[in-house]
Amino acid sequence: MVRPPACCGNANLRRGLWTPEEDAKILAYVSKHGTGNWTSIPKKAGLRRCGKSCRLRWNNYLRPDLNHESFTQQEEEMIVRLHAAIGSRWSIIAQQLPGRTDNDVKNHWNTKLRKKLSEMGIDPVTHKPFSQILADYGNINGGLSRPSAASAAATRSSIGSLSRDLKNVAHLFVSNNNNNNHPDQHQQHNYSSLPPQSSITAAAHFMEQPEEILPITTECFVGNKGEGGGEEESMDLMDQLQAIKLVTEAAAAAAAAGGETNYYNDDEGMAAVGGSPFPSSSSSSSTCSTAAAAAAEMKKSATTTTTATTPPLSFSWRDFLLEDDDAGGGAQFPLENDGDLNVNNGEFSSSGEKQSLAAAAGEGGLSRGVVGGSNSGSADGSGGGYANMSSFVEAILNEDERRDVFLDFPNLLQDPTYYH
DNA sequence: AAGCTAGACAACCGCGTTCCG
DNA sequence: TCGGAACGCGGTTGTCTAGCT
Repeated sequence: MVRPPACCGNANLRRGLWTPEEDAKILAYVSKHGTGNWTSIPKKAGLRRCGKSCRLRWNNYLRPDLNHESFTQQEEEMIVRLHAAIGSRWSIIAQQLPGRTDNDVKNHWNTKLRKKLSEMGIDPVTHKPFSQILADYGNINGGLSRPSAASAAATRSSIGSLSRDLKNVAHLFVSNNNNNNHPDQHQQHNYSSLPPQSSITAAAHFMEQPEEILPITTECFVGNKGEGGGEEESMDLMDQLQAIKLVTEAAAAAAAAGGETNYYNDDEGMAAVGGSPFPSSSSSSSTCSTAAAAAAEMKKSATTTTTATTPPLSFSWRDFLLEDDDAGGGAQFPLENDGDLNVNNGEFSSSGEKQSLAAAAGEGGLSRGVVGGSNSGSADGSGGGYANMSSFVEAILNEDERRDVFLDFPNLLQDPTYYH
């Protein structure tokens, strides 16, 4: 019998939403001692919370590098594409979105993106058009092709998802069920190209242009696994990891050749992202690029500039795969080595807006998401009350600690073992 | 104005993995 | 090598708020 963690089942421990006072305590403690043993932190910080709850609060909300702004279109596109490529690996997806947590991404997916895809006629599980799923299901039932266990499982999943989402677009299939074997169905679909969706407009759009709503599949990583048969198999985990590894190696080679990769591309939306990372002109099925091409494209995108609305943070597939959250004694911040630890589009970089931790805590400046605080974003529109947190960041990471982090990180990058 | 509902998101739960003695 | 503790992750639930009736 497994004994529950010490924090569980203790009636003396608080649960539920955090108060500003609790936030202040944990902030004060972490700013002084850093994150270490979360089990011991609540006791040392004077909190009646379990360590797990403290860690969650810190990681999901209090961390000063978090971006509490609304998701941008680029971020949404990235989430969709990465989800299409690797599924619900929220932590990995979140790593590609500076300032976002896995919880953020997951919530945003569940509340908005999944529905949006459904309204667009796309199954959010498989990222295939509903019509294609129905066709696949029909093929299976008709014995036209004997599905593998994997594809059968995928189909079951699709059907399950379909049953949930079909109501949004049920009227699509009355006349569209035979219109799914489009020869060019691997054409890259630009999700963002669709107009703001209501289910009706989405349905109309889909019916008019069914070929435009196309899956972004993992085949872009490893080739055309389901090519030819209209029977795209879902990749198992090992396939996905292998695919990611291939891209990683290629990206590392590109990085070694010079240049840092930035995954925001001004002209082409997201460029260097898994799934369908490339401009539509080169992303038909047959051109779902090789890892080498991916690396080349990443390198190309690295030369582009970022827009004013996108975080100026660099990206590489090494980060994607190798980043270690615990690097540097709990210093879990983007490694902007400008000495000011600027993050989130400069949100924390304004030295003129420095605000002491004590002030922030005492004045309820960290009230978003806690009892009594607003739950709808920042009061001043500058980042949920975190625009002045540079002093807090600096308090956590003094100069020496930051230097240590930066020195440590390359070692982490050289350890190509972190796959989750 | 009150009640209801849906959306958003914070927090919890359980399980698998990693770390460490 | 093993066992327990700690951590990380994904799924799920709970709570608050805004909008609608």
